[in-house]
Amino acid sequence: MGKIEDAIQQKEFKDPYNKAVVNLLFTHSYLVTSQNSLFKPHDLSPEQYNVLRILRGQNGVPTTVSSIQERMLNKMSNASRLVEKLKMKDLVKREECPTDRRQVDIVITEKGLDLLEVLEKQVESANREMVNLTLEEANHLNELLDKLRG
Amino acid sequence: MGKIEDAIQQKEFKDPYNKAVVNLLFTHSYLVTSQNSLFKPHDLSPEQYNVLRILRGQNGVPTTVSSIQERMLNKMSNASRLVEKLKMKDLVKREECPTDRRQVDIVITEKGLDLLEVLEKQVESANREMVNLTLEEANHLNELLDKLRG
DNA sequence: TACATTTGTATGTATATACATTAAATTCAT
DNA sequence: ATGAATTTAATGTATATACATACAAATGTA
Repeated sequence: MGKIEDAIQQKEFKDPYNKAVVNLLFTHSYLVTSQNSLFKPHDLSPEQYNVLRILRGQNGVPTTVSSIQERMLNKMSNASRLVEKLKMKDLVKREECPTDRRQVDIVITEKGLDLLEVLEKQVESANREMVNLTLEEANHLNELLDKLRG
Repeated sequence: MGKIEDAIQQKEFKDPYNKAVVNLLFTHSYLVTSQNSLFKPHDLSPEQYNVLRILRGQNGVPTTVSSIQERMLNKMSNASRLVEKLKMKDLVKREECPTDRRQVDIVITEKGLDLLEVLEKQVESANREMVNLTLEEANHLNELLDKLRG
C-alpha cells in the first residue's frame, strides 16, 4: 500500500494541508477497521471500550454522563446511549446522584473491570503492531497531531 | 487545547504507539466535526462529497459501485446506498451497464459538478485553516501517516 | 448445455454519529 | 419566594458504518 495517492487512486492534492486531511481520514479508517475486529468477539464497540476506560480512570469515583462526554475521543458521540448499552451488559452501574437529581452517577462494575483487563492487553499490542513507526517517529507524529489542532 | 493528554484528560499512555492511535482518533473527530459544518448547509455529508469527487475524477467515464467503493476513504462504507442518496438529489445518474447487466454505470451530473465546484473551494480553504502546521510539517505528517500504515 | 461458483449490487440489521428537542432539576434574578 | 434561565440527561430522527445475507448475472467446468 504505502502512499495515500496509490491507496485511494488520487493523483494529486491541492496542497500538503489538504493531503494531510485526506490522509488522516484514510488512516483513521485503517485503524478503526483493525480495532473493530478485536472488539467484535467481546461484543463491544471501540466507543464502548473507550467509555469503560474513562470510568476505570476514575478509580471508583462515580462520574456523570457529561463528564464522560467531555473526555470521549469523539465529542459528538452520545454518552447517554453508550452508558445504557453498557448497563444492559452489566459492565457499568448507573445511580441517581444524591446531591443533584438531574445527574446520574456512573461506575464501572467488577465485570467491566475484568473485561477491560483482558481487552486492554490485546488492544495495546494490536496498536503497536498497527503503527509501523519507530519510537521516535511515533513521538514526532504525536507532536505534529497536537500542533495540527492548534 | 494542544496536547492530547489535556484534551481528553488522560495522564499517560502505555507507549507512543498507543498514544498515536488515540491521538489519531481524536484528531479525526476534530477534522470531521469541522467539515460537517461546512457540508451541512448544502445537505451533503462528507462521504457523499467524497463520492462526488471520485466521480468527477473520472472525467465523464462511467464508474461502477465497486470501483467507487475501492477508492473511498472508508473502505467499509456502503457506496451503493451513498449513490442512491446522491441520485435522489440529482447529483449523479445511474444506468445499467450495457456489457454487464450486474454492474451499474454511475456518472456525476451537471448539478453535481456545479455543487462540487462551489464546495471544493470552501473545503480546500477550510482544510488549510484547520491544519495548523507549516508546509514542511504537513509534508512530514503525510510521510509519517503513509509509513504508519505499512 | 447444465450446473456450480464467482461477481456485482442491493438489502437487512445493529451500532454509532450529528444535531435538534424535550423534560426535569437546579440556579439566578428580581 | 416566584418565575426565568440554565444545566443535565434522555430521546427523536437522519445519516453512516460494519457486517451478513440475498439475488441476479456472468463465468467456469464437467
